[in-house]
Amino acid sequence: MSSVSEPKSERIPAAQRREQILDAAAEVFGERGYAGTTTDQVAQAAGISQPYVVRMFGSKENLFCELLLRARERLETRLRNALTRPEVKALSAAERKAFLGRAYVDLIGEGGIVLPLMQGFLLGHDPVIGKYAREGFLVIYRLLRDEGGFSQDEVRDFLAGGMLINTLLTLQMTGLYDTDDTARELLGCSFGEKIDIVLNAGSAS
Amino acid sequence: MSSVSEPKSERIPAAQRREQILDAAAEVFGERGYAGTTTDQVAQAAGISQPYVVRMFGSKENLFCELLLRARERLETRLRNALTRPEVKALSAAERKAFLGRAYVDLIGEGGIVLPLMQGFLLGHDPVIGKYAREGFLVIYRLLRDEGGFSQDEVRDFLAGGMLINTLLTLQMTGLYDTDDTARELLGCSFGEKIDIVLNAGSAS
DNA sequence: GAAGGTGGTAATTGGATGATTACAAGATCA
DNA sequence: TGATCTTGTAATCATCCAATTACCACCTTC
Repeated sequence: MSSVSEPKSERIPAAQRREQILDAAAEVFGERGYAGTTTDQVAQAAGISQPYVVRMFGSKENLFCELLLRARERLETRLRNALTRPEVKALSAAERKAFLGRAYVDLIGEGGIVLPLMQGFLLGHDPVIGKYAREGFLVIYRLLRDEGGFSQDEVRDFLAGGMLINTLLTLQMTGLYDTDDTARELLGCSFGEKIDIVLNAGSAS
Repeated sequence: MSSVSEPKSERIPAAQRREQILDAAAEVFGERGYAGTTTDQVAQAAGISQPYVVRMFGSKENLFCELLLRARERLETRLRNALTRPEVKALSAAERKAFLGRAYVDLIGEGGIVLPLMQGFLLGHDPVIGKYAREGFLVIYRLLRDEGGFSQDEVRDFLAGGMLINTLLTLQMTGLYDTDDTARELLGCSFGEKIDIVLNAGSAS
């Protein structure tokens, strides 16, 4: 019951296979990080052979960069879509922030976007990926500030909440929800009413 | 001008050498992450040979766990010290939060504590380190809630701000402060008046 | 002054891993 | 039908890396 299609290796158009690989890469990189993931793990998750992954993307580094790009674009369009809804524009800044937060958790529930981004944020030291990741972060910041009608501090607070959420996810704190009172309390006040989305996402994969 | 003592390999008591290795490990692991760091890089940063690092700590994994433990303890005592100062107890919750935030940035300036912790937070998938990291996170949460006199939401907001700061550091966003307007704005409103501490820390190492 | 404990390294090893090469099976089209 | 392009794999390579082994140099203490 993996979210990354069948393990059967049929003959499939390259463009489609490419998306499969990116989906698989999002899952594995998102969980284990860039350095902690092997191209073979990605290949197995995608149901194909390791050399095909490398040949399709040229290198592991390039695969990760394309993954980051795709994830950032999806986050971008999702935030932009949420901000341009007519009923949202009428809300106060605080209400818009809360609305965006719920949209963000929804996006997390779909998987494959937020965790790879977060893993990229830890690679500032890498000359290639670091540059990519910094640029992506700043793109999101500017999007919220300029198209969201938020002040600097409001954007900062929104991003801060997002980083806490990301951290709790990469920590896999959700796995303690049923057994640890403190974890349940922290998760509850971090994810709010949308807590079920992230709990189910953990058990589904 | 490294912060990790001389590269000369003299004969030094094991306990002292151990601290040197932990200091070096904090720097390298903090920058490159767990999987992205080799024991040889730690050894070179500490000015000794790779086998000595492994023999002193048994394994790379155990070295990282001890590093996490030390970092968490230092953060814990620092927060506790800040909270128990008599003039702090008289402040409002919002003022105490701001005060703690400044203490946190001061701690960052000293190096070797916050970045390794953050790297640990990305290792939730690891059966050994993940457990360590989750426990450490919850210890800090309870400390703030119970000894800091904060509500759940206040602790959440404080942690969120901390995670944003950590992310900006691991992204090495500070390197763009002089050349990128957006980065300068974001860093300015995230670190506040203490921005110089983190900018200097970046150029000193 | 040897005997043992402590602090250290050189050399090596076994496994993992990203990448390359060579090849094969199916599709497309003349 | 056969030439060629596309989709894919098996086998292999070169490198890296954590860990082990075997050793050396100092210090203490009897």
